[in-house]
Amino acid sequence: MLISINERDNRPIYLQIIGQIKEQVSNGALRPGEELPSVREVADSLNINMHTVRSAYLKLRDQGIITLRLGRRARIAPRQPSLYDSNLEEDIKVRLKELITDASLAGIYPDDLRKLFNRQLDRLKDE
Amino acid sequence: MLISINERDNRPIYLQIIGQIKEQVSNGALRPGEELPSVREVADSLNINMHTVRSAYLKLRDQGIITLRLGRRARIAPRQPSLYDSNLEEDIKVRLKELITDASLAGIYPDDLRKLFNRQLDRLKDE
DNA sequence: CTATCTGTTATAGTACTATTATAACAGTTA
DNA sequence: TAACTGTTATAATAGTACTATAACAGATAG
Repeated sequence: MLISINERDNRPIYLQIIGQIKEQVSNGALRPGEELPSVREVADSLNINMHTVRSAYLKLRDQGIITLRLGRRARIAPRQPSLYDSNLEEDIKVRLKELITDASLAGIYPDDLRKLFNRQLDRLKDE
Repeated sequence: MLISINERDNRPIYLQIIGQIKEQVSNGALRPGEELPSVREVADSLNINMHTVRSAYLKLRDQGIITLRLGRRARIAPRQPSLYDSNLEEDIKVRLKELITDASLAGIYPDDLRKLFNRQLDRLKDE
């Protein structure tokens, strides 16, 4: 199954969809040029509205992850030269800092957090 | 200055306030038992409404970071035995995974991300 | 005791976001 | 041509973020 939604996840549906597609692009499950299911297909399979899926696709297009063309299915965008975006890096830094703060206040030991981090990071290096 | 808000930060004001107070608790700038400025003081200094500050304080209380009592100023809560909360750890894991995915798609190299991570983490260990 | 500080509760209005619902329009493809 | 695609439009509902005002209740300094 390509996409699912989690009721217990309190993030909005369209963000869950975005996260799952990004994840699959990142780990190679979805490759550049590959077709995505149509907004209507995804909507029907998840019992949600077409426009909720569309808002996810629109954001993915704005982020350069997918391409949209009238009448054709959405496709994974060709691999960018990943142009440097200082705003994006700044955003990553802020999130990283906040994540570490929250983990610390949650009582997670730095070494344990480092293990979690390295485990996730190594998952990327495999391909 | 204890708290500030950043116009360019697109997160809601109350989340910015929460983030800054958590950060200061985490790095020791605010210690258990210490008084916070009153909601009216913060609101006036930032030119925002009292209730915006209050909603931040309420969330911080719900997270066990501060204590609130009628008529008295908010205080940093005594250091918890940081009881294990599997939901919190799960949340951290999800955010970590998503952060790494986004960094990867943004073209940030794993080794660079690891450096950022270690730099932030070491900042905690200092105290 | 009395001001004046605190948090607390209540009510209300505005703006925005997330989601749904319906419908029509415009390219693509079998 | 029929059945698929994305696109645009309109509208309604629910929830969140923020503001504004006002009053109430406990704490504290004079």
